[in-house]
Amino acid sequence: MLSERRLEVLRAIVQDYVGTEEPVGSKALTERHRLGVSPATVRNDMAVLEEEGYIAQPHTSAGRIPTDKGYRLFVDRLAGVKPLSSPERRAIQNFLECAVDLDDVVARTVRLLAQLTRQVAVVQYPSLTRSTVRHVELLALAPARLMLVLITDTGRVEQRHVDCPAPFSDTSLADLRARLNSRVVGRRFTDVPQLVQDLPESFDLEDRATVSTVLSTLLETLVEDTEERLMIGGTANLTRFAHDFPLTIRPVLEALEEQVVLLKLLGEAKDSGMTVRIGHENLHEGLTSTSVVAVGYGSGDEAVAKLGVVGPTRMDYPGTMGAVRAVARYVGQILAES
Amino acid sequence: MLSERRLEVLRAIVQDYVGTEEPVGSKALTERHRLGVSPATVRNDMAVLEEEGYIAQPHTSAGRIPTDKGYRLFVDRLAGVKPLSSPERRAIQNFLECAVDLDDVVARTVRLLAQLTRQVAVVQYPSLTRSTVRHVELLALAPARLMLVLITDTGRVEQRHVDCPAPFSDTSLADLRARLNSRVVGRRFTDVPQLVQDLPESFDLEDRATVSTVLSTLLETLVEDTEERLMIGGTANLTRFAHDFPLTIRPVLEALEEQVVLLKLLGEAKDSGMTVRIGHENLHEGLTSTSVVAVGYGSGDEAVAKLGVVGPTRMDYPGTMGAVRAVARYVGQILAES
DNA sequence: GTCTGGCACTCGGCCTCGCTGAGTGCCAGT
DNA sequence: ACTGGCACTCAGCGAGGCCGAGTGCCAGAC
Repeated sequence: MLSERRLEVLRAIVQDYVGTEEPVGSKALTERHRLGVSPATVRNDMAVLEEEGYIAQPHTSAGRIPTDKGYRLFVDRLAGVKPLSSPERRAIQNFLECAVDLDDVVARTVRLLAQLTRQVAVVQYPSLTRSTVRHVELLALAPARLMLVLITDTGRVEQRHVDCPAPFSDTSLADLRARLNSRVVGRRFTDVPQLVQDLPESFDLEDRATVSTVLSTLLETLVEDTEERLMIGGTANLTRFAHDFPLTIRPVLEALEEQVVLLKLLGEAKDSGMTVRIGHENLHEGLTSTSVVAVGYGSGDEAVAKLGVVGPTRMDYPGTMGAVRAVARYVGQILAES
Repeated sequence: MLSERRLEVLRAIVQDYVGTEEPVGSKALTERHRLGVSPATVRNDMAVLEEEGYIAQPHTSAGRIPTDKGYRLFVDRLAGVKPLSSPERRAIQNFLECAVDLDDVVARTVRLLAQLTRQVAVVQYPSLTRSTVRHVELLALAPARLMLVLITDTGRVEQRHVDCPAPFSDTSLADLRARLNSRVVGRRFTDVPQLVQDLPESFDLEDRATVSTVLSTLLETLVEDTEERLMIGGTANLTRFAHDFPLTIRPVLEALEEQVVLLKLLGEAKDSGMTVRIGHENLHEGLTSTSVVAVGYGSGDEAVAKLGVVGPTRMDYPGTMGAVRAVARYVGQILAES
């Protein structure tokens, strides 16, 4: 077990390193923090911390930097979440309130997060599977070709083309639209398959095949993993650390371009509460020198999707966590209003 | 006027520099190209080319590199457009055909362009002002709150909330929806204002205010410049040149994050035919060391939007132009089919 | 005139060397 | 258990020197 003072030393190292971006030595530590002991004592403590794997030396005769394990301890036991100032809060709210539609909300959220944290922001669109149906629209593009439009309570719109096995009259179309909506509007997407299961049977024989086709397209839309969308921004912030991980910026950018990777990353985050994954805790190898701070957001108490930031392991955890949490809260509010 | 051989020398310099990423000297040139003259002669030609501003020396005692003006001449008079191989064409087609909706088409196009050109790809969504209306949907969210959904022939979907001055009955809503659609479906967006101008008058007095509100929201949607959307990808490719412009990658990434900047960039491109803007020809200062290759694409003969790539001035212009042109063509096809 | 071979000159890149200073580990003393 | 002192290590930096690619110019050849 580490003594109180040693934890204090670790905290000081993390804070200084995050601030200065340079390995921190025993002398500098005692000067900048009121630890009440001499550099020699701090050196002994550092030796212990290094022994335990919380800090490391980049080279002999250099100061110490925290390891992933060190950051982990810092986040878990030493750091709080730094709340935002009220002007900041107000700015967030104002900025998000101007959004005209869901795309705009997400785009603004990304910008906001990127600016506040000065890191790369990732925002997932509300998940279909956790939303409810607001409306299903069917449009005839051609006699045997339909367009299916799906609108959720969170404002997401999905569209698919449907090639019908047989032409479909306008009245049948109106009929299907009406019956479909009456069954599914206001219901959760996960319940839709059950709700529409017996719908084809209630139609004339000639239309039944088409109705089935439409329904299966609808169900596919809900199942596909393409339905999970996200937006990223603030990649320019990566260059702030370029001189630190010059070789590493490449794989990071590459990982960020892979939606699949990011979705998995967010997926790994807990559904409620904030998740922080530090360095090698991230499975994807391009991201082993980054940390991810993610949190769910939603219009109600339940999360409909997640958002977060990706930055270097050497990040201001309390500040970042504060910003992420605040933004998630406000986005939830905005979604609830719309 | 430059002699034929001097142009040939310029072409050789551009090609070698693009290939090797290093300043090219007279000796290397004669070895790698059958110019039929000695290095000394090439040196004289180079001196002239430098005099005229087509090439420059990074330092005394280094080889020459093309200037923006040199690339310009190369693109205008010396380079053709390199067509893609047929396997490449087939791959493009297959990849784009799998797209399920417009977002997917755009996303796939971005990936494709980025991969083919190994550069940053930018794809604009079909412009509303150049599309026609496929359908307008009105949904009641609450008695005095509507949702307006706009669907274009190119598959774009825009949505807006409308707060009505007075509650609006379901029958009035259905009425408005029907009349609105009968007037605007199939028409160009630019004509919509005229087409709906007198619509409020034909409604009962009590509904007139609401109808006006809906219409003005509709018109606003068409006017706002937020309606121009785009998607970018392949930013990781920037790092390939990091060692060339290490300081410059930052402003480039920043510029790419500004949708406004990119839209302006694409907007500057000619409506028909390919546009190449080289280095300082780009007005935005973050992009003065990059070149932009852009072209319009559309479902018919008319362009509905633009797409292109952003890369270092030292890029493979013939190859890039070929890829951009081919992708634009196939995207146009896909859009026409859907 | 135009091209070529030869020659002197320049200068960025790279390698080496030695210094400096921050930082460490250890030990003896309080 | 903490502190001051001391010897040691080593990354970073600047100075100095070499090398070679590349140039410009000139006199001679076609």
